[in-house]
Amino acid sequence: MPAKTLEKRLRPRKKPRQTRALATQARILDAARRVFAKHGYAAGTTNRIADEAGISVGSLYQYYPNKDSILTALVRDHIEEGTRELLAATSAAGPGLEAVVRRAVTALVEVHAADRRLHRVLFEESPRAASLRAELARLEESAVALVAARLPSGDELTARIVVTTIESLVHRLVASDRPLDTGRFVDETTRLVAGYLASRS
Amino acid sequence: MPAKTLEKRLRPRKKPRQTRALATQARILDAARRVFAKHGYAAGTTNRIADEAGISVGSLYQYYPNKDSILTALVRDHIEEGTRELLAATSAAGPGLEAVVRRAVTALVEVHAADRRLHRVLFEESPRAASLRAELARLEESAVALVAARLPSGDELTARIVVTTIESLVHRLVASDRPLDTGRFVDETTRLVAGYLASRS
Amino acid sequence: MPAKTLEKRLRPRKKPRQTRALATQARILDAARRVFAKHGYAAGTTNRIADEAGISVGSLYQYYPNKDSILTALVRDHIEEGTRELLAATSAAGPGLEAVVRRAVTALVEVHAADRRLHRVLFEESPRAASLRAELARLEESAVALVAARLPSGDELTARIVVTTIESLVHRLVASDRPLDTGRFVDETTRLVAGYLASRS
Amino acid sequence: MPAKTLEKRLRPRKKPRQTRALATQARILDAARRVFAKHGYAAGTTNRIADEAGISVGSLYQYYPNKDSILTALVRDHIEEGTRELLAATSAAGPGLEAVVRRAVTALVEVHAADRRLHRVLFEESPRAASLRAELARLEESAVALVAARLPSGDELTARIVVTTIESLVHRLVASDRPLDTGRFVDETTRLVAGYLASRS
DNA sequence: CATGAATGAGGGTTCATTCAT
DNA sequence: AATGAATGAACCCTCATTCAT
Repeated sequence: MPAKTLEKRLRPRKKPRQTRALATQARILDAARRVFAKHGYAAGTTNRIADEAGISVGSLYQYYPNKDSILTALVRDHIEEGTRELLAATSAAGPGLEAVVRRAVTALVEVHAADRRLHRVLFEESPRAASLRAELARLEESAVALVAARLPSGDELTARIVVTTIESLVHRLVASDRPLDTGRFVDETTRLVAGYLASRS
Repeated sequence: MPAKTLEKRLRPRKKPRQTRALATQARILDAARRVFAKHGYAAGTTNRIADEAGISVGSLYQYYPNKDSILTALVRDHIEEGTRELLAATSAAGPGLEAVVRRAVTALVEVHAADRRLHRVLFEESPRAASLRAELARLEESAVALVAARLPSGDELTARIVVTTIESLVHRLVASDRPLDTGRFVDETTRLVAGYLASRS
Repeated sequence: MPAKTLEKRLRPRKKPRQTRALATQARILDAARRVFAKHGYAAGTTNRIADEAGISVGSLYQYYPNKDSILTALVRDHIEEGTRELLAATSAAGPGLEAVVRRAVTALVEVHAADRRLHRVLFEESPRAASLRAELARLEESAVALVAARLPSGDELTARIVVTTIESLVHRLVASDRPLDTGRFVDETTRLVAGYLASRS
Repeated sequence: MPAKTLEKRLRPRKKPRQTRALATQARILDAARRVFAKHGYAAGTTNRIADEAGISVGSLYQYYPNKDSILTALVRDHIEEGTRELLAATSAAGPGLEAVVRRAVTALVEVHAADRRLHRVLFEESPRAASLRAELARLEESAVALVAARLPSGDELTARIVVTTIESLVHRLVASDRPLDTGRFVDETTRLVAGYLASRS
């Protein structure tokens, strides 16, 4: 199976021309979110998703060539939203290092808090295609670069630690069944990271 | 699953007293480790495990009532090993806070580095039974208590942050496809945690 | 899909060790014969075949990795039988050219008459794998060589014409919905071929 | 298919009187030829045919009530062309028997050589409706009658043998993956048939 | 106790056909 | 008339689990 094929297999099938079709595509994704969140990846069958979307399986397959492509679309959406929020939060001017960290953590927490169970399915429970993993890796790299640019030392390794730490903790918060209180979580994470950064400059 | 209780379903079928049976059980677990690591959870079929163990499926089901019970046994083993190593590392007396943290992190990293792919399957890829999640939660609680006992303030929340952080980062290190350098990872994690702890006392 | 894979895909799955398994394998093939003959290839579903064999689909797939492999096994059986009968018929010593031709045609007709509908499915209605086509081509070549060896001229082309003609007519006879009378068919085919051969020597 | 009669199902839906409609019908048939030749019957989906024809599926079904009716139309076209060519070839006055046979064979070969793959699909790969088979049988009968009328003996059986032989060989030539050389094929077939006919008069 | 053949519900996916726009 | 989105029965196949030997 050449790379091109894989690409094809993960991309939505058609650019709909009628507005109805567009709505259907959105409904499928919404339904998939709910179904995956409720049943997990394996038990989140395409038939169930179609049911939940109020359409037939056939229609589902008009828009997504297979089950994995639905998952991929969901992950892409999540990434896009995360990036958007993160940029908004950090670009909002503000002098102090700590303030920036706090805003970043808060933004990420909010994005992830939206649906914890879904997040778990997307990032932990499902077999991830290589192309998708690459995409995620790319995203992380740009985050590292962004942070490094803001550091006096410009040290990439320090930046990577920070990014990884925040990401880890946020994901852990989300993954946890009995989550810590969110406000406290933001406080402590901020202290953790800001302290570390201060010690490195 | 109507009649059988969950308890029953997750516990090995019989407590074998004969050594041969015990050896078989161990071989099954070893085989499962290899198969899951190689094929993932979904494709790690019970037939494959039996094959790998050099026994028949029927025999496999003599020792484990279902697939999940094998997974559970694997997780239990992992937990036990982790606890053991952690205790050994931290009880090895030593005055400095930082030294203790470093030893703890190192121990955890070693336990997890053993087989990343398997770890991923156990903790991310497979549907975890509720009872198992509870067990893991209990473990975390005792870790928190242990740490809190060592803190001057005795603050449980601080302890929880520390435990969560270390756990998160270690799991993240393992999960990552392009992992950070281990030595550096330990250094930075230690600095992060030790710094945080110092600021809290 | 490399060649090895294809090979794998067309070969029966396991050499059964218990006699029961052997019987099952035979029953599957018998059932497939009946089902294909009755419903054609497309409508001859694996579930139907399993039903007809009195087993479950799962069992069917223990012995044949996919639908096509069943078809291939059927074709192989047919080829083997044909070759056997043909050799028996022609090796039965006899001086006259015509007698040999007659016996060959008769043998082939008998082999094919067994089940016309099935023959159609095997050779006309179903997508034939490349490996199987090659096998058939090989068989034809050896038939051509055999005939050529018996010709005074030894002309390969004449031999090929003869083989093709007989094969064509027999298949046509079988394929026909309103078949010619078999005895007459043998007579005329013999005259046709024998005459042609006589004119070529 | 309860209510609709078979007749209805196989006849084009409407006799279009407008030229545009007629052109559309022709385009559908052309597209079907290409698609079937390329993908075979099963994979030659109606959607693909519509695409290839540059129209929508809906429109396709305006002209042909179902997939089979397209196939039938294709076969009818093929038959008509064959009959036309055959008549032209044999009516072209000429005294010798052999010359007539040769022209007939040549004509048939040419008709069939046009598109071997398509021919295979039409006559071997697709489930043929009963009505179509009847039509083909009728055609053969008239061919037999035609030949018989030219025979001194007028023997119908001889005529049938001739027709069957030529038809068989031509179809065989077409079906073959490694076809004989066409010129040689015509020569030998002519000799075969002419010799046979000569021996019968 | 061991074996491995048998089971069958259920999954992802296709495609001829219909119907709202 | 044309469009193309929607339908859903049916297909091939997998795999956890059972049970006769």
